[in-house]
Amino acid sequence: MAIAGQGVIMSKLSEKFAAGKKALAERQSAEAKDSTSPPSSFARAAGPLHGSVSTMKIDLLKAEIDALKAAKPVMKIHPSEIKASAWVNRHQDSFEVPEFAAFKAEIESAAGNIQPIKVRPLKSADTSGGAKYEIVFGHRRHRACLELGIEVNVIVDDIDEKTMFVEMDRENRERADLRPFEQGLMYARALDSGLFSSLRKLSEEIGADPTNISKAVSLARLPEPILDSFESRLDIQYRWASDLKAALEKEPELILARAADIKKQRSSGNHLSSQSAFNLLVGKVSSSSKPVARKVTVGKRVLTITERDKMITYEFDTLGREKLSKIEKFIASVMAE
DNA sequence: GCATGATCTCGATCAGAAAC
DNA sequence: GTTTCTGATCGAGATCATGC
Repeated sequence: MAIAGQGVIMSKLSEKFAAGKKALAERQSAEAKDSTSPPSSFARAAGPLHGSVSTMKIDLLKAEIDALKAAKPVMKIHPSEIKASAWVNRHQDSFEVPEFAAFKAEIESAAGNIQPIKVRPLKSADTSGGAKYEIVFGHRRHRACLELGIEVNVIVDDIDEKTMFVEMDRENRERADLRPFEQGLMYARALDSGLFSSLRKLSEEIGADPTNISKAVSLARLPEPILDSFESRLDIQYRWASDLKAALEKEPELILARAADIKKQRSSGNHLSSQSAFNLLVGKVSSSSKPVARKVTVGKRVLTITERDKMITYEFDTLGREKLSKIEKFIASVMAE
């Protein structure tokens, strides 16, 4: 393990501080020598506050140095010594997209991650797997270094669970590349584990809108067969949450049967986008094609069958609960074939 | 520049629990 | 039984990004 970075930065800041101090002293000396020369633009603007502004600038530089003294050092650690956080939000699909391959290549060409990841030391009880640290944020950078077999630049900070979660979330949202499903998974875990007593408390702590958290959690809590019906879980969008949830509450068996059918279509080589899967699940029809409808008349009863894209809708004019139940069972048995 | 879609924000509303 | 509080969700409009 090697410590790098801080020494270099400290020395550069000290140089900056010394240079700034020297430049100000030279300017003050020159202006004092030549009282006839016009004051510098800085002095003109500062007016009577000239002297105190100079002091302020030195104070700012001092503060900058103090902040750096307080900052945690950057260290190089082998990625095998670091394990993913319990709140890890990255879905496996995130590491299989071209963007991650490009990201990995970038790290490889730079011989390491320029921006350090943040980790916290593991308690002795958690180190059974050989890991000594847990990631606070920077799962993708860690994963890239792990796959490349190179050391990863880290900042170690011994913070508590809640602080870790808040920092991880803030970093993710600032980066804005986390998908709704991943976000929801992270929030759902935090709520389920009791890290936050309620959705509202969670939203207050991380400074996010409860509506969005609610939508994200709804997505993450969809049943596995529904999640499996999408091409990738990362494609699932916030605005689908309410429709999927409502459909599941209204007709759970039908939606699950549709999910099973979508999975079957995929396994037989039929390509279906995640948007199409969503439309099929909730029974939405695309406006891209015209519906084809036909009517079947039996006595006084009329059945209307409408086909649009890959969606078929059956509409009965009048039907009792008992007969409807029979039809549902029949359709389910046909779909299960 | 415009249209469209995705996401965010805000206020309103509903449901359940606790207090009176 | 009612009132109040808290938590969760809904829906409309605003904002931003992207593609044509």
